[in-house]
Amino acid sequence: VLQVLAQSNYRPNAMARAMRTNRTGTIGVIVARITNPVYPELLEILGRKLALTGHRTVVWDSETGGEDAAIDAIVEGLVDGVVFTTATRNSGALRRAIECAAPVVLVNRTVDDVPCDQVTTDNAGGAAQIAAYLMTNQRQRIGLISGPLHASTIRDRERSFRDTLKASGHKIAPELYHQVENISYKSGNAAMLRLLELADPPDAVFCANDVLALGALDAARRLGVRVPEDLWIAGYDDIEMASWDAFSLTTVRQPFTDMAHLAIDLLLARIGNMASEHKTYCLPSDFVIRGSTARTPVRRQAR
Amino acid sequence: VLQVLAQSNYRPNAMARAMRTNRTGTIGVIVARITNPVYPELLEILGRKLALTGHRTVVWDSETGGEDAAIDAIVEGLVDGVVFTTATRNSGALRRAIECAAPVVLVNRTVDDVPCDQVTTDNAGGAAQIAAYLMTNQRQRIGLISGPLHASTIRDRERSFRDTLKASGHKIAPELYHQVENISYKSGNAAMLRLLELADPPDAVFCANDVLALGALDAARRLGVRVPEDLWIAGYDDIEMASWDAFSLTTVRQPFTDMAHLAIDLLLARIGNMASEHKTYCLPSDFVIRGSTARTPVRRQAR
DNA sequence: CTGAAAGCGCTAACAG
DNA sequence: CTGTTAGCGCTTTCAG
Repeated sequence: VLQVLAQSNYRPNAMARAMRTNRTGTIGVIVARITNPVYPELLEILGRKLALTGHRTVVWDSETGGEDAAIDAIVEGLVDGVVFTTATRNSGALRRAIECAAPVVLVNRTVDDVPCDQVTTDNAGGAAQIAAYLMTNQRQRIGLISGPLHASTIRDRERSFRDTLKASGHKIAPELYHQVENISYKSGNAAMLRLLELADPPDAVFCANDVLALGALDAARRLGVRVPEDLWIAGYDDIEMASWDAFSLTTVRQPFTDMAHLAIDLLLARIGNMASEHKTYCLPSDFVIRGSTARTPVRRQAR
Repeated sequence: VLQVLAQSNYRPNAMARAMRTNRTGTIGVIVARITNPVYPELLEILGRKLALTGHRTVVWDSETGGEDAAIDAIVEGLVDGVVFTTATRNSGALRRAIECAAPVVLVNRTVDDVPCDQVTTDNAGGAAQIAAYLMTNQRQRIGLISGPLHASTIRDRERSFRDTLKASGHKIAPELYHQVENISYKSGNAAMLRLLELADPPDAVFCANDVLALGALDAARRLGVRVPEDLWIAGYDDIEMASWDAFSLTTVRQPFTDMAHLAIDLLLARIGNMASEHKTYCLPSDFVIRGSTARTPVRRQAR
């Protein structure tokens, strides 16, 4: 009997097993692929970690209704848990997931008062460091290219950046503030083109994330504005391209690997034990100075 | 009874249904995420198309054993079919999939003599067009940065590029040929740095794909070699970054949307009818001239 | 045309 | 410790 079994390349049917055990071995991940290279990077690390722990990864795109599909999948018992990387306060799907007591973890973006595990980084601290760095180096007209405030990351960075400037008596002139609707190279590019058309253009611009900053850098390049001689540009995230010579972008590095690993650990623990307390983790980030700002030493901010 | 059913937010268990119907509504996609921005782009289009046709997408990374995991999933009945974007001749998983009569489609890379549907583009034609363009414009020392030849895309481009040069009495000097092991910005960068260190450096380099070309462009930038005045660079794929001002890369556009849609249509048809004949489709591609080569009009090659 | 029953392939519990 | 059986939640079939 065993011989025949070994010969015929038999494999147990995973569906039937899943039905008995109420465990599919599949984890869902919700990303927003188009907007931001952060998501492919994060997805890759999450996927690798999940593969390593013996899980399959199913992916949904939050910009094409993926959140609802993910929750359907959880309710229908197709996935054991879901990782949100793009959660927002007004996400109905997230609310439903919590109601259903589905194992859920939020990583990157967080949402206040939602009872689930959350992993983020010190966005406020990073933005404060950039603000302090620009002021220390005598930047006079500081601009800000921000994005949709339903994203906690963008919101925290903008708020902290403004607060830190204000605390030292600086402020952002209204005409030096742009809030783009969609985070993309294109919108960063368009926003910077408008800033540089001003009679009195900025001498430093903080972009709420790297992909905006790359677009902004290319806008300066197109108009012949020299970076960093005439204009400093800083971003946030430290995506791979930020370190490329074409950009050499000053930015704040988010520890994506640590974030992803922690998130998966939390989710798997949650699946094992739904009762345990919910916690929000805030990981530290690193300020990275490159050629898009003058290579001046930074005074590390005590926080 | 119906009232209670409507009130309680009941959802049928998908596992049980899947078990009865032998249809999970899930399709697997195998990509190689780290190496090349082509894969996130392709994955996004595939995922969107699958979502539109009511399917879930599970993702595997071929560089971390994803091919085997995908075939396991198919044998265990967890997915209805699999899309390979990174198939190679020596892939045991692909062979096993064919043995098991699993619904499989190959897109981007193809493999000869494997009985399954395949979707590719005219890589030979695109590379020939670039070769002709470089020769027409009096490039004298033409270099080539190529990659692993187990990828049909790279192999076809290299072969056709060489053949087209040879047909006009040109050839690639041995010192102007580099074959990188892994396709990445970094390896393109390193290869170009070595080419530019030569006593007699190239005046044009064709990179077997865009991400290599971006690295190559940055190598020229770092060494102060002017593009296109001193050096022409061309890539292949037309990934999003190729059109950014920072690069403005001359390249050949692959119709990723058409490729992905066709691949999914073929796979779903295959799942419906395993018996139908296998076919290989070759879609046309577009030559795109940008600032990394002089903006000279091209004579369209008749093929 | 409606309602009960059989069974998909597996695992967990239980009896021998 | 091994072998048998019940049943997971659905769909399909068959009888009423």
